[in-house]
Amino acid sequence: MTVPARVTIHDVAREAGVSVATVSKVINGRYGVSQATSSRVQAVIDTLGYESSLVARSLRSHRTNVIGILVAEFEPFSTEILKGTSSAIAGTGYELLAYSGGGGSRPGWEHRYLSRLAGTLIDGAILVTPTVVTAEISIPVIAVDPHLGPSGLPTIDADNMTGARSAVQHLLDLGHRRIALIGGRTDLESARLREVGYRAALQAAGIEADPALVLNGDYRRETTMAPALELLSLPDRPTAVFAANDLSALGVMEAAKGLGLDVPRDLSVVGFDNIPESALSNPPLTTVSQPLQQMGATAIEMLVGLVQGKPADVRHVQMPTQLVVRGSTRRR
Amino acid sequence: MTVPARVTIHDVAREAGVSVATVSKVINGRYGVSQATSSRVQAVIDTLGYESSLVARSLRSHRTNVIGILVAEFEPFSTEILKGTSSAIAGTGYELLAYSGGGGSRPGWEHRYLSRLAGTLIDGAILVTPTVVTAEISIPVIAVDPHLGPSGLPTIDADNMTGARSAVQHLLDLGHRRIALIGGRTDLESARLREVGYRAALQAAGIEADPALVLNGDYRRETTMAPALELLSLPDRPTAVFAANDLSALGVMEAAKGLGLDVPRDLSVVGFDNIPESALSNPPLTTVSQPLQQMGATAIEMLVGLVQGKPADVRHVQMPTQLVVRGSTRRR
DNA sequence: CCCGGAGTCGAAAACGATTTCGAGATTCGT
DNA sequence: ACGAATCTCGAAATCGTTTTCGACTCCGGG
Repeated sequence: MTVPARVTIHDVAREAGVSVATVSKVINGRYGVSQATSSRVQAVIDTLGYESSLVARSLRSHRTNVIGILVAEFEPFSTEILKGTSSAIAGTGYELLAYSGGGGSRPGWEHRYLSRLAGTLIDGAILVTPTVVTAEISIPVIAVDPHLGPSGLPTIDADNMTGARSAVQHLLDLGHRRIALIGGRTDLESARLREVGYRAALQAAGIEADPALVLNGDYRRETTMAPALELLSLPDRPTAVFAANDLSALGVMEAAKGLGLDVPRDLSVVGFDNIPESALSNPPLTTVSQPLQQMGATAIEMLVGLVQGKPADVRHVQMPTQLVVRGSTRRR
Repeated sequence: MTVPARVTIHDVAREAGVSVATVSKVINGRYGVSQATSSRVQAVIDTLGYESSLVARSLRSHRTNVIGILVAEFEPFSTEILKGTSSAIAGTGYELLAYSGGGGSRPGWEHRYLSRLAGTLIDGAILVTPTVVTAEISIPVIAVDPHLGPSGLPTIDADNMTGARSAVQHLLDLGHRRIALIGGRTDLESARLREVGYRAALQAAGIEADPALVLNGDYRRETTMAPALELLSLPDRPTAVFAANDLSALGVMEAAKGLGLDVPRDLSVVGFDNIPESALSNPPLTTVSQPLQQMGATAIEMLVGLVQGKPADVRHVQMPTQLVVRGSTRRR
């Protein structure tokens, strides 16, 4: 398999009988090249099928018109964000490069990757990954659904507290009193806030949260199964479960099914995120909707602004959440 | 917001009192630098937090240990492939960069992007996008679920023909005779083969395909709704539908629900792909499973081999498909 | 004492583009 | 017709790395 040599700007220059500088100007529409030569060069570019190397250009000009998005894993949540960014990027003149650390990445890969790309390959980055980025980065970075604690980065998230509260309130309104919580990743701000919302709703209703009903989770479906089975096998099992995200809610439903429990007759389940899968489950999942795609789109807008040097008008965008009542909850 | 300058190899060299050449050797573990200087340089690297620029390295050495994956859009199908690649890449020493053309991209973006990256940023590429790549590319490229017609690229796909045939056979076994087809994107090889399988199954059963029951689709959910509504409003409507992929099958189910038809009582539906959503639909979708993640993983394996110069032992990998019977089909 | 090999290191040339700036060529005003 | 302003173009520097190759030091053997 012969590897045809890459056609460079030099090839074009030689073929067109001009200097590389001139070719560069033609490509970038710079002033100072006559109409005649311009079209001649353009013709050579077309016939040779020349495309300028992103890498070489980037190295020299430090502007690539590419923005990067780092996700921990390709699960439904980040995929929705991805979709939002992917469609919002159109028409901005920027392109999108996604990087996933994959499952078994060493911690800190985000930061390492950011360092290697920042200023040379990407003009800005969006982090959809639970990480703490401590050191200084030379390009604008925006975090979506950020890590716990101050990161110093502009962030975008949903109103997790209010959302969680409304979810639990919904269960209370349906007459439930023993409401369990399947928590999220403890290192994420969103998980903390959803637990706060859970407790706030209970407290407002004058109910004391039963520690036996509060479990830790990690936002994943598989790992939720075991604790959920345990929870639902309790002698005095809860009549409703608020899961910190849809994936764990689906895990709870699966566990319930495994125990012969009917949702929603024997158990009401509420999730969080409103990923596409939640509308399709059986029964369809009652959940709290976050405008995920819109969050991705907003991230792009903010980032493009920052990259273009506009001052950040806001450092934190919080999107509204909304309870979506479907079939997994019922009056007790 | 001050932008701290990127720390380059020169900074490290100056700080350590050596030349940039020496620093480079230390980083890449080249022979010819004493233990003493090596550790001194390493110390400086650590304190300065230096990370070598992927771009500059790539420009010079033409080897980046990064492979690219191009997807047309982030929908469930490509996301599953993505997951497979993302986990298979771990431990290979390579990293993964995903690029999406986004919704409104001009045709041909894949090829343009490939040209811009090939040989400078990525060592190889995986195409999960319905495109015809005609021109020569200087790096190994593998196509997953490829475009119709000879592309000359090594490809990976599933046994679409057999899969489709078994899906329709399943419907026949259940006593269905009027079986409709919602086709896939007409420019995809997989869509063509699934239609071939559909016709083969009917023919083997001695049934003539009714042209009124064969519709074109494009593998998307929203755009399937309208033709599906029309199809199901036919005076002599089909008792079963084979949709060329799960997304369109879900669209059919939605259309049926809109018309007050019960699946599977009034209509049996079979899909293709076995995306995660299909197991969660209501009723859960009977479908033909492709090992999507495994296809992604295989693509990585093959590509890594090619990138490392091993001769391609096979130019076409075909994965088996399997019928997954769930709740959306029933005896007539 | 001299010479050659081994072991370290650095100067400089790439890689493929962009950008600055000066040199010719052309046009223009008077 | 002549100097000045304007156009058009190319030589060369530059971005941050890798890699080649020559220079230098330090040994031990003859």
